Amino acid sequence: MKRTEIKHALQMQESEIEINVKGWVRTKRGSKNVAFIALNDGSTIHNLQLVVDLEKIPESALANIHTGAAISAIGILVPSTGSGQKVELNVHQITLLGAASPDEYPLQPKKHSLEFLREKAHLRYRTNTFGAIARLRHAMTFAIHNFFNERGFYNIHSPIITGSDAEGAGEMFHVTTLNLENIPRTPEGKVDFKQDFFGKEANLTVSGQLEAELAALALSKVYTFGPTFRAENSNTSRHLAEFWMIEPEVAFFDITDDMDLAEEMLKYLIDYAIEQCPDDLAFLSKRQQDEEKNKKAEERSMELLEKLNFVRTQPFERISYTQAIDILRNSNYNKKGKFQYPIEKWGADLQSEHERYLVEKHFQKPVIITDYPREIKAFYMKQNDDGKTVRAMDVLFPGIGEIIGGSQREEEYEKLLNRIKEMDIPMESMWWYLETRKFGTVPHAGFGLGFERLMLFITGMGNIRDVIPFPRTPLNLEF
RNA sequence: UCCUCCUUAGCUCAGUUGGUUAGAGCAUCUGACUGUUAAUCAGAGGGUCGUUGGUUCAAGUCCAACAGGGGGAGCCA
Repeated sequence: MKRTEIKHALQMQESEIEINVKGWVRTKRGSKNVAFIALNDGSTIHNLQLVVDLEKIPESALANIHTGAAISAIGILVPSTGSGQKVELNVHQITLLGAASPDEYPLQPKKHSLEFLREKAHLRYRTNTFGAIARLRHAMTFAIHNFFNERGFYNIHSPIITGSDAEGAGEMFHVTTLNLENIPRTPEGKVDFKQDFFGKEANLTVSGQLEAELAALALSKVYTFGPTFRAENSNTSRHLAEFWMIEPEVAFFDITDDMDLAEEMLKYLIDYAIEQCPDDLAFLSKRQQDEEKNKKAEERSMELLEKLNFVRTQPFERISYTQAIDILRNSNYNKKGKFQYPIEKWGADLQSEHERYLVEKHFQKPVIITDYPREIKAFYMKQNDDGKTVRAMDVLFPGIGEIIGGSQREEEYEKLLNRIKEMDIPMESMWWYLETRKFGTVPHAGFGLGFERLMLFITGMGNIRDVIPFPRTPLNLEF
């Protein structure tokens, strides 16, 4: 008999029909005459209640059915006589597919800490929280492709392995087939990469941006959506060594077009989550509200759906770095010395506490900061005429901080070349990037959206290790 | 990498100024229960108190190192 997914079973209008469901047992409750099994198959956060009449099915058939076991059940779908659900399955045949020893199966029908579940990452998909996150992660992936496809963007597969070591976004992981026990050396004593697989030094990419720019300068509107790798020793709830990034790149776009695109995309994605995943969001909202009860009143954040709706409907505030510095310098926080790093002079990078003040206290909505000092930004950003700033833009979100970083790119060959020299970036590996500025260069812009940071915002989770199935962080590679 | 906190039963935690045999709730097992909703009720089993070393008549409790984890900072997405 063909399997019916629980998501569909729960939505069926006709009653009194025979169906076969398969899934994993969440709880089993028994009394003398009847046993109840809550079954979940991942198709939805909701369980189907199986009702087992112990006069028809011997209790011995249920003996090895415990929390975590996989079963198949055939029965008649009927309106429920209990109050917790609309329909339930009157089971007349039940088969154990895979047992889960109650002595060893670590997940119990109770609340577990996220820290505990990180150590059981191979099983945590089976919890309501991680099931909901997995479904939302899929929905957001799909929505991103949808968003760009609807607007005529082409998806570009930028390479994972790169020969460029100057993408300017952080420390890189080496890729090599050299024998690490016996590394070949040049006469000068350096590693002889000529003997390596590619005949030169290779790394995992930190960004698909440079390749996306090449594509944009031919196809006009492109985006990448792939894994990126950073070997930074970052130990925070907002950083991963392996994370997914969305990087649109558009020819003939200036910085304002770029900001418009970023804002439209983020709002589209929030819309999509609210429309397509109401049950999972409702669960995560309730989860978050339970967590909030343990916090002090002033640390509590907005309810998840309220927060999503709020961000969806508010225009993002757009200010320049210079305006941001003025606001911060004149803020009561600064005057009362509440900042750990007081605002002193123009030119310093904004600290997390400053970004949080602007987003969460001053404007109380997402903020886009533009035109940062050139000294604190990457080499490829378009230089403004003032000689001090570049056309960069960062989108800051409440509770997350920087969710998007982008810029209009420097399209003038001489200016880009000078900047590369100023910043001591090795030019040999960048010749192909520079050539795009020699042949038919045009103004263009793009940005990078951290997919897991988006997931933090959408799910209301607090730690980035919980919105990716198998997080890669320093000293952590168990799964 | 820096600062800070934590590590006691399968899980979440309590454990007094260092002092007999280390506790609770949930989970598990056994029994009871005519339909439960993370069922309920009764009983049982379950611990080298993260590891190593030190102080002390005496260490879960004090000190040190190491390991693992949380929160914050930097780097950024």
